[in-house]
This record gives sequence, C-alpha cells and structure tokens, in this order.
Amino acid sequence: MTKNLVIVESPAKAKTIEKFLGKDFTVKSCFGHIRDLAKGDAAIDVANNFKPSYEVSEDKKAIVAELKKLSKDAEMVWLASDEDREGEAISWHLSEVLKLDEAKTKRIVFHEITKPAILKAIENPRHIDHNLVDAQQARRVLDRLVGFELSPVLWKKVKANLSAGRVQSVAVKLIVDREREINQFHSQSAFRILASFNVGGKTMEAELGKRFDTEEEAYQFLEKCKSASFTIKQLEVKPTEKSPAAPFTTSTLQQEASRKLGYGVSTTMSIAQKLYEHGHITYMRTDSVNLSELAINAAKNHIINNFGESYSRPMRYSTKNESAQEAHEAIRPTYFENQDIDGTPQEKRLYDLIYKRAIASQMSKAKIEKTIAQIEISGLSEMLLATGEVLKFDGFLKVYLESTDDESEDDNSKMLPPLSVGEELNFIQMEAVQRFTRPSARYTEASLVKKMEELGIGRPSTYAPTISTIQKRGYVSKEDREGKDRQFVQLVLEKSTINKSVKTEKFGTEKSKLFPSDIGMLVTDFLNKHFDQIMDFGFTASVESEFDKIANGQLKWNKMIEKFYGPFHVEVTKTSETAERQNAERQLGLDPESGLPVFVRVGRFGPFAQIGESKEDAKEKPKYASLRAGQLIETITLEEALDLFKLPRIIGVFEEKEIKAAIGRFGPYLVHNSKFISIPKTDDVFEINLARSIELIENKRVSDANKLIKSFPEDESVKILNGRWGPYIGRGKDNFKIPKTEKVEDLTFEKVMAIIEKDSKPTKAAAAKKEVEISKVAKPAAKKSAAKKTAAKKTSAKKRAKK
DNA sequence: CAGTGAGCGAGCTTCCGCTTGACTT
Repeated sequence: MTKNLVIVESPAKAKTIEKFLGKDFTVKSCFGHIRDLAKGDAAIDVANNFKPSYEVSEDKKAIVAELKKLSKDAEMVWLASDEDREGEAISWHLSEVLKLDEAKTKRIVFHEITKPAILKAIENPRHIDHNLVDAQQARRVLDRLVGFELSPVLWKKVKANLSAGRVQSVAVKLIVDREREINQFHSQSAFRILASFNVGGKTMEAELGKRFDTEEEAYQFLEKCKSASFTIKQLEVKPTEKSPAAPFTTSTLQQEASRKLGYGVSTTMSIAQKLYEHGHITYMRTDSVNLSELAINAAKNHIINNFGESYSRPMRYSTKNESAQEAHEAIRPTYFENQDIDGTPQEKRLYDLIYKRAIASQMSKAKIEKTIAQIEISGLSEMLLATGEVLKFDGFLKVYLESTDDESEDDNSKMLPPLSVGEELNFIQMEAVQRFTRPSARYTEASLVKKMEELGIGRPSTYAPTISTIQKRGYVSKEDREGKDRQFVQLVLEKSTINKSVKTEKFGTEKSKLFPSDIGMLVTDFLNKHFDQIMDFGFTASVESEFDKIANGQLKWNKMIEKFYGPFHVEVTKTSETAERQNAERQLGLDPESGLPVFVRVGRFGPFAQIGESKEDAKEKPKYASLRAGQLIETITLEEALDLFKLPRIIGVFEEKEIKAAIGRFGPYLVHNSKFISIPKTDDVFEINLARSIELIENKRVSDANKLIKSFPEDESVKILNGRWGPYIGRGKDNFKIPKTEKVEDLTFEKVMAIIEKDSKPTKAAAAKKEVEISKVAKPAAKKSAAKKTAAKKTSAKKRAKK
C-alpha cells in the first residue's frame, strides 16, 4: 500500500524523482496523454457547443488500469505532469479517468528535476487550473476541425490520401515558396578584386571595397594598378567580443547536430532520447534556455577547476521566443563532471555537443582584436582593405563555437603581420574574379525547424514527426542534387601583365535538402487559393493569443472555437461544392517530329508528360511518359520532356537478344536477356552504343561469377555469396546473415541450414507481417490502410520493392 | 529497375501533442 502516488509524464523522470522523495512516495509515469478525441468525425459535437468526446487510447489501457488501482489505495495522489497547457490537460484527464477524489488529489509542478525543486513543489501544491485545461481543449479541437475538414476537400479536389493541417500545410508552404524563389532567381555576377602583398616574408591579402559589374571595368582597374604603388594609409584596431550561445533547446540541438554531425532531426531526437534514458542529459524536448541554479553552480565549479577563475561567467539565459512554454530546463548534461559517457559513437558525439554547448554558455566572452588596414593605391581613389583578427582571450571558444547555416566564402580570422602607417607594400599580384550572387538556400530538416520555431508553428515534441509526415505524404522529399558547371573569368595582374583565364566551378550542389514535389505544390496552391487564413504564417500566432486569453479566463474556449469555425466551415462547404479540381497542366510546346502538342500534368500514378491530346476521335492515342525524380511540372522544359520519350531505347542485338536501355528507380540501366545492368555515371543512357553495352554486360558477368563463394550439391538454391557488405547466405530470394562467430570457409551445408533455420523462425513481427499480407489478398481495397497502420508496412513495402 | 493515364463507385484516407517501446536492417 502506497501512502503517496506521484504521477509524472516520463518514466525516466519517475525513476529520478523517486530517489529524491523517499519510501513514502511511489512515482509512476502515465507516458504522456492517456486520452484523446475519439477517432471519427463524431468526436466533436459541433451543435452542442463543440463538446468533445474522449477515449482512452488503446496503448494506454494497461497503464491506466494500473494507475487506477494504485490511486485507489493511495492516501494522496500528486499529479505532477508538466507545467504547460498540455501538461495541465494530462493532469485533468488523469483526474477524470482515475475518478480522483479532489480532497485526496494535489497538483504540483516543477520545471527542473532537482531535489530542491521537487521538495519545493511538494510544499506548494495547487489545484488543476481549468482555464489552462480549456485552452488545451481549444487547441486540440481546433486542430481536429481544421485537419479533418480540410483533408477531405483535398481528397475530392486533388488526390486521395492527402492531408492538411495547421502545422504541416504551412511547413510545406515554406518549402514550396523557397523553391519558387530559387527558380525565379537570376544570378548576377560582379568582379571582386583581391590583392596580395609580401610583408616581411608573409603573404597578406587585401580586398577592394567595391566590385565591378563588367569584365571591362575590372580590366581597366587592373590596368591602372600596373604601375601603382601601395601604401598603408590607416590602421584601425578595434577590440570586439564574442559571446557564447545559450544552451540547447530542441530546435537549436537539431540545428547544430545537423550542421556539425550531419544528423537528420529524427536521428538527433532518438539519440537524445537514449542519452536521457541513461540519465546523461536532462529532458530533450524543451523550448527553454534556462538552467537550474544547481546546474549553473555545477558548471561554475567545473569551469573554475579546469580552466581557472577568468573563464567563469555564470549566466542566466532567457528565451526570446514568445510561444515558448518553458516547462523544462534547457538540454544540458546531468553531471558536468562527466565529460565523457559510455555509449555508441553517435551517443558520445551528441553528448559531447550538448556538454560543450552547456559548459560554454557559462564561460567568459572571447576577446578579439580586429585590425583593419586601409591601403592606398597611388593615383586612384579606391582603397584596398586588409582585415585580420587576433584572439586576445579565448574564453568560451576554448570549448565550443556555434556554426552557421550559410557557407560564407572566406574566413577573415587570419592574423595580419605587423604593419605601420606610411609603409609601402611589396606587391605580388592582383586578381579580378567573377563571383555570382546566390539565391536563398533550400531548407534542411533542421533549418526548417528553425523557421517553424520562429513562426511559433509546432512544438519540440512534434518538429521531427511533422517533418516525417510531410515526406510520407509525398509533399516534399529530402534529396541530394549534383551541381552544375559554370564558367567564370579570372584576370590576374602579375609582373605588369594581365592574363585572362576562364575557369569552371560547380554551383548548386545540394546535400540532404528539402525539395517540394508536384503534389506538394498543387496542394499548397489549392489551400492558398481557398483557405488563405489557415495558410497565413501568422495564423498559429493569432490563435495562440486567443488560447492565452482562454488560459487567463478572459475568453470561453467554445466561444473562441465557434467564432473561428463558423466562417471556416462555410468556406469548406463552398470550396467542396464549387471549386474546380486542382491540376497544374502545362503545355510545353510542340513535338518537332509529329507537330503535336506536348503536355505535362499530374495523373493517377504521378506526374507525366504526354504527346498529343486525348480526343475521342483522334486516330492515334497520345503517348505517355512519367517524369523522372527531380523533375517538376512547373520547371521542366520541352527538351527534357521530349527526352523522356527516347527511352526505352533498343541499342542492338547481342547473343541473339536485344539490349534495351532505360531509366528506372535506381537510375539508368541496360536490360539484356532479362538481366539488369546499371549504367555507370560516366556513360550517357541516350548515347551509349552497342560495343560499350556489351562491355558492361560482360563486366557484370565477371562480377556475378565472383559473387559465388560456395554452392551445395545438397540443395542447388542454397549458396554463399559475396555481397556489398561481405559474404552472406542466399536461398532462393531470401538472404541470411552469417553470424560473426562463423568462419566462411568452415561453413558446411549443415551449418548453413542451421543458420537459415534459426533466422527464419517466425518472430512476432513476421507473424504480423503475414497477417498484413493475408488481409491484402482478402480485401484488396483495404491494402493501403492496413499496410499504413502497422509498423510491418515499411518492411513489407521495402521487400516488395526489392523483388 | 514496366507502363500505366477510361470511368464507375465502394470504402478508405485525415489533425496536433504528450509519451515510449517494438519492430526492421
């Protein structure tokens, strides 16, 4: 029998708190929300003041039963969910579902998991704040209404299985807007002038304060410099300071992990989750930059002991973000004395990042001396500038430097050699280089999170899931793009002669960037046209301020919803009844061969190009070809579209069978005698000839022959093969891993069969997968939904794709 | 590693936020 039952949201938190509270307290976790709106459209009774009906989620039934039992026996139940809107609602749902007696229930809050904070909370209990709960209900109901009214309009007017919502639709819009901005961008070039001098054996670089628009102007300038002398006109020394960044929130952690470690946002979050569960870091879903008093002192001690007094600068950070709810601390190491932890390499690296960022935030500013030298060019009014930096005191830079999103062209953190005013410089050379302006960068997952946070859209717990959702729906995809070549002009003045050269550089290379799809653009345009209120970047902010009024008791939650829903629902009905289907058909021009028009549009199976119109009386049916990955209806050219019809291409006959070239899901390939051979990047599918194709086929045969390590007379279908990741066992279409304990050369048929036997034991997952397969056969219509709901879907889909 | 793109109509999809596992390679 428990005297006191404390309920928190997270099990890791429960474990820690239990230690602080002693044996009279049992601490349990409810694992977040225990109830939610019922599944269907009936969950909100619009006619009855939007009365919501809630259901205990299937996966929470067990925990709810356990809590019910424990709470019945307890003398006092302490509801200790987070101190924000959602947390308050969790406490309220608990009290409702567990049927808690108000006299035996106390609500407590703390935003740091430290012993003094917990004990203080216990001493200052309160009751559930029903206004705050109502604000959460308003948020929940609004999101359901928006999502479940808009999505069906999309099914009707655009395509089935699409979705729209307050958060996701705006996230997609950000990406679509950025893509269009980039497509409409016209790059301009200007000539940048750089000079280098020899100062006491060291090379010093200086740049002209202006750039020249044309090559001619740049050339004229170099011409004038041919016989000029260069003198130091002025030296300016400016002391500056650099401050450390605040400790991590979810959003800034995701950004830095992306920039410094190359992790996607969901990777970062799952590694952080592990660190949290092992007690290495504080809670990872937070919007607060605040550190507990305890942490600030611990950091201070650590810094003084390891770096000295002068490096310590205890600092309280406050958030600039209005939408922040600050229920937790910033993300920091639990113990500053642990500079390293045990764990996977990924965990170690992320911990290191979190550790350094937190420590640095409590360290002194760096002191930097910036020197600017103005260099006079005899006979000219323009000046050259050389800048240099000297680090006078490293401060926090000893451990951590925040990185930025834009890859700037030069770093001017170089030191300047000793200089004096009036000194004449030893000229080495001067060059004029053509530089191009660049459009705004495409979003990475992390920079999209940053933007969403700025707009107050989404929460720390939803950034990563939202980004997965918009990719799953096919609105956007994370892709790499190869850059294109561009020529630029370089003029070099050296030893009184000017030499011109034309060089090549790559531009537009993209790595793990978010690109919109045609469907993403279509849906965004449709929603923009008919639901501009929801698509407004300020919509969330404006409803948030209403939620605040509800929380303060100034506004009734269902009044707020009513005011929004009235006009919104009218718009939904009107659009659903009268709006035209959204498509983005574009005529690109005429096919020079047939003279027929060439179109691109979205069809049942995705975007495609079409030659000729689909008329009933037309003697010839139009020709169709799917667009390739990376091609958009909005930007594809006539030439690119016509290329799509050049494949598949019959190259010729080899060993009495045709060789065909085409482009598939994995890129360009040849097919010969129903065998597939990838065409390497060095060859062109449109140009590849018979001789080269035969060469590729023969190469493939050699490598296939090497693939076989061992076969067994006992069973022809069982083989040991050489794969991309080393040897493996294959039987028919199934592959099996060879355990590390086995040596390949010692494998007998019996041993191999034992491995196969062990591997193919029906696990729970395999059974679940089978069920999905069966339901698919039985009810083909339910295929998609059944597959989507189960975790097994991903794997079975992958398997199918492989075959 | 395809090629598909007509049309009917049944039955399906869908939101955001709070939490972890339990899967797979």
